[in-house]
Amino acid sequence: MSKATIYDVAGAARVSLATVSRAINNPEKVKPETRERVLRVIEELGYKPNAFAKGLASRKSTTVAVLVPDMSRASIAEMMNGIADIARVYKYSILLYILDNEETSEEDVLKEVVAAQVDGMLYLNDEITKKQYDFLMTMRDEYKIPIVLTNTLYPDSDEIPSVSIDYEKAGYEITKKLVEEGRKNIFMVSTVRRYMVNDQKEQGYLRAMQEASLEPRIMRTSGRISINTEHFNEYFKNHKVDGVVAVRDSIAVSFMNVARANHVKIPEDISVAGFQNTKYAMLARPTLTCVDVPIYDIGAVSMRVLTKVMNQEEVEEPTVMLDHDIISRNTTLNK
Amino acid sequence: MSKATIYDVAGAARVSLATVSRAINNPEKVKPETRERVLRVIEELGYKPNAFAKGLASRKSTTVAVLVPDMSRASIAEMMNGIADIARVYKYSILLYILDNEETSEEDVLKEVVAAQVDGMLYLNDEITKKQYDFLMTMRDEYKIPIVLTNTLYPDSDEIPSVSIDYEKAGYEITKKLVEEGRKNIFMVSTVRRYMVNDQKEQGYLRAMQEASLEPRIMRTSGRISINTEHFNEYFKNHKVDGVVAVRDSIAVSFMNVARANHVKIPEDISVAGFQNTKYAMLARPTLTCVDVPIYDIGAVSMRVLTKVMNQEEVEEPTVMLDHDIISRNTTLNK
DNA sequence: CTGAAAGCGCTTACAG
DNA sequence: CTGAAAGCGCTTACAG
Repeated sequence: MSKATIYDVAGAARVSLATVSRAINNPEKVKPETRERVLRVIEELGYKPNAFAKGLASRKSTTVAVLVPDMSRASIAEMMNGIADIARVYKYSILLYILDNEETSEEDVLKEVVAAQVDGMLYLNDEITKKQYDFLMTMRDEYKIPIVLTNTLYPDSDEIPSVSIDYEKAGYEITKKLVEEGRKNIFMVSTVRRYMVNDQKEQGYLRAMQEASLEPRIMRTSGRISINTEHFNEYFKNHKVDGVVAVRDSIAVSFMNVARANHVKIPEDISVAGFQNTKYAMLARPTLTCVDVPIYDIGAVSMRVLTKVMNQEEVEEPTVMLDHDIISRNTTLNK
Repeated sequence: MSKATIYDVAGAARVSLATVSRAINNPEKVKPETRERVLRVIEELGYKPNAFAKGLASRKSTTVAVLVPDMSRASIAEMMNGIADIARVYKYSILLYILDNEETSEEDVLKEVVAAQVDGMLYLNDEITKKQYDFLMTMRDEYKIPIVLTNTLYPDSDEIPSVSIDYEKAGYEITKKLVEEGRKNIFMVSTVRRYMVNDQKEQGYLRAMQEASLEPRIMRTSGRISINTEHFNEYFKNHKVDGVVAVRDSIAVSFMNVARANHVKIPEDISVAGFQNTKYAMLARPTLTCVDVPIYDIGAVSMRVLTKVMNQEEVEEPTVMLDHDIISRNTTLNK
């Protein structure tokens, strides 16, 4: 039976539509007998409230927007699982916006989000600029859309809540691990594009190197394997390297492949470490030492924080930093 | 100036709200001068039509549901990019439903989809059973929700349109490649869970083996690396193996790691091939020979097909099979 | 505890 | 080409 409406239910249950609405949304305001009768009819008719009418009348959508760059990045995809699980618990639907399209500006997408009348937004784009951050604040202030940054952050500001790990600390710790193995020429391999979280990793790397009075060297590479290979090959000709911290597992593995093609032994000659603890880390040989980022949890917690903001509950800490681990495998000397 | 409405626009442009609506949705029905005046006001006020009111009044949502199992699978994530890009072209929003949650049955999720009043649905769950397929047909028939299967299919039925590659043929071809290298003991490593597309790959494998009068052997493994390792190790003790076709790249790489730990040379002793051409294939050493599945295109085309069904356009072929390639790398003998 | 009624912000025949 | 008005299916003060 295609689409029973609230009128059909009201008619069949011999009550007004107001009562049907209450039986669903404020059951305690309806006499138990009536409520049960209504609920039974709803069941029989397979009635589901029309989401549009509901959204229009109540001015709430029970929908959140999730804004992501390029979905095919492993971290983004796994975060979605965490987000979706918690969203389901709190009965929110997810409107997905992907920014990978060249032709569409982020600002246009954000305007769409406003038009969609979502109750809140999770922002997963970690290439956030000042301009974008300002625009987010505008959205929040003018359109009253609660926003949480997921696995990204804007330095020196807690205006907009964020959930991630302490990437600076993680970068410091993983670098220090190589220092303690006696490595002197430790490089960080970061990305050409300026991601906020990679910036933090670099800060941590720099701190560890300075502390050890070693000269820091940051190499920036594109994400593309073929380009990296060129890049790395050249590096070997011109530099002494005995340690590498890569901002992503896949970059670490890509580097290892080039190193080994150059007859460098890992971990004997060079210690290598990555970030994330993806499947690449396990499938690589040698298996990769890396920072384990609780990426599912970051998604889940940020969705949870968003529900709090949407319900105007107290949010204790605008900036949530989850714990991380360092997993020692076979690309480093010390276990 | 939160939320200008159509009335605000009408007032400022000195026309009725009907004209504003037309200027947006049927511009040709409005005199050019009027139209431009209205459009200018819309721009000035930053007006965006309220999606709920629009959906309620027009009974169209310009929203499609995308139903996926576990987002963290590389193929699913990459398909989302294709889906999102085409959805944007046709101005559809994406409501995302992830099935990875144990507590929620697929049927409940599908009911949510109905309530959400979407214009159509993309179904990416390739563990589709008869019961689920029947339920999908019910959704389509009773609630008039157009559905397209993305990278999955239901055997011997083209009731519901589907977009994928010819996995049977691909399975046949990749197996035949190993046969032509002179391999005799070729195993297929498939999954314990019965995915429709893996079933097709198995069929193709069986056909190639029969054609060559070789004895087929299908081994089923879980996706988890640690379990696979055990599994593969045992296999080496009891079987002669000189060729392996894995249903996923990551499984192929996982198998290679075990093989090499057992002092087997690849490709000298064993030829190995995978499916998908993910980053794993490039990052593995030796680099992995595999079937290249145009996964982005599968997403994009299925979204395109869905727009056709939603607009009641003619769909020539209910079952679309995109072309695939076989990429020869260093885990097989012949280039 | 329940109902009548206004209103959410649009679209779309129907007139003119 | 444009406007007045009904209606989409709900929610929510307001009365009672």
